[in-house]
Amino acid sequence: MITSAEENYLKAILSISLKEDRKVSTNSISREIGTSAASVSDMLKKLQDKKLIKYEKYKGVELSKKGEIKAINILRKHRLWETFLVNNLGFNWGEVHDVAEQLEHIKSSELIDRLDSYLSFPKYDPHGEPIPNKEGKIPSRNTIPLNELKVGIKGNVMGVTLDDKTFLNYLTQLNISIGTEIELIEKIIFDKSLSIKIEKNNNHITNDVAKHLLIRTK
Amino acid sequence: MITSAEENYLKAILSISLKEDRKVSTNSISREIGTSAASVSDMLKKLQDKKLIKYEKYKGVELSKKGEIKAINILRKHRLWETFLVNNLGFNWGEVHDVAEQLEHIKSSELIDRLDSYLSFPKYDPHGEPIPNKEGKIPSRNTIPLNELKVGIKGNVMGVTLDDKTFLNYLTQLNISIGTEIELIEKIIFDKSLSIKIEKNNNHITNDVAKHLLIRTK
DNA sequence: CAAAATTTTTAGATTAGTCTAAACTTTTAT
DNA sequence: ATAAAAGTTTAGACTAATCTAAAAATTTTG
Repeated sequence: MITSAEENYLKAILSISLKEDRKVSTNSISREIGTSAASVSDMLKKLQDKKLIKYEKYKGVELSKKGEIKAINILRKHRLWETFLVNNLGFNWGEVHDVAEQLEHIKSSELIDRLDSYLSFPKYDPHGEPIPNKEGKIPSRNTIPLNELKVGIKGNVMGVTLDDKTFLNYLTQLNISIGTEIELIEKIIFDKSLSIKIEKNNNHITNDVAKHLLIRTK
Repeated sequence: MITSAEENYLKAILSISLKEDRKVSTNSISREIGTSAASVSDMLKKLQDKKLIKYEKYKGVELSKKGEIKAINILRKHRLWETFLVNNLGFNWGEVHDVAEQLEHIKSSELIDRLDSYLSFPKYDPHGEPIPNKEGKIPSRNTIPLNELKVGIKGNVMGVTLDDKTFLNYLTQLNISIGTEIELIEKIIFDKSLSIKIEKNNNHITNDVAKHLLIRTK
């Protein structure tokens, strides 16, 4: 049996691997989860004993096939629950993360498959993130981060890659949600910030914000 | 912060108090939860330190006001989740207990109130058990156990007082569910078993089954 | 009412997950 | 290319929840 703590480590490793292309470091996991590097080291040993990761001391870690299946399943649960919380219970998109973090550890594959069906097999969660299907396949999105868009080009927000309350509230304040059309007006070289146009209003955002906005152009 | 284990003890104490009228014993808790009496003793000390129970060594235990509020809230969560699982996700009534046991520990009062509203503030769960409202008030039922019904009298099943898979499956087999009309034909003195009539069919059940069926007469 | 039976508590261990501090590797930079 | 910095692991300790075995208290019974 796998514990919630172990699940959190697998999820963290998956989520870091999806962002970076090298082996996952102890420190990055410790940052992601908010535990000490020492605790991460301990846990990595345990996960390796259970054959959930491939790990060599001081060399970083990657998920084994078995670990990847588990991790994707947790992601699936997290995103299905977030979808339920927003679409059915009326939470707004910045409020659901903490509750979904708890719900994702509920053990019952029947539950999650029935939930999936109840929600009509959604492909994307309320943040636009793809929801892995029952077989673990993750739908692709065909998007680029806003900061990689070319000047003068328009596109629509398909998703965000940061599930943080203050970030999402800021987006709401900027009038940005899933589907919003954004045009990139200017890139400031000095600080990489961007001038953008949203529904005829000009605005200015930092690179930190832009890189978490996924855009699909026409 | 209260842990899931602590919540389980509070729930067990509440559930035993509702059945019996004396102080709750260590052994009865150990039976209810399935841990050793030694573990119960340890936990009682901890719950007392947190002022959740009134406990005197060797004398049994009862919930404090604070503990009762917590316990009733867990019951509320459990029964609301069971309602959701059956009414919305299509589980049958014998399948939901284990999943609800996990869901009841999710921490978020907003979640449970929104769920309550989503389900249209149900008064009874799929087993006919009353669901405490947000203020902790438990609706009354006006029912008696089938084994206390008078011979020759008819009534309707309003609920069951045992959330056990094999029991519920047996009821399904007998064609008994919430609402079913039952007439008591004969009480066998020897073994307290009962002859009953369900929708024109005669049947025979033991006292052990009858005492967990709550009946409302007209 | 005292001995036996039952119930409850204490003592001492164990496991999972965490921490800090210290030791050890690897990487970076002069 | 080696010393400093950064990153990682080990050692040792702590908490929560559990266990078994033994001791203590209470209740039952002859």
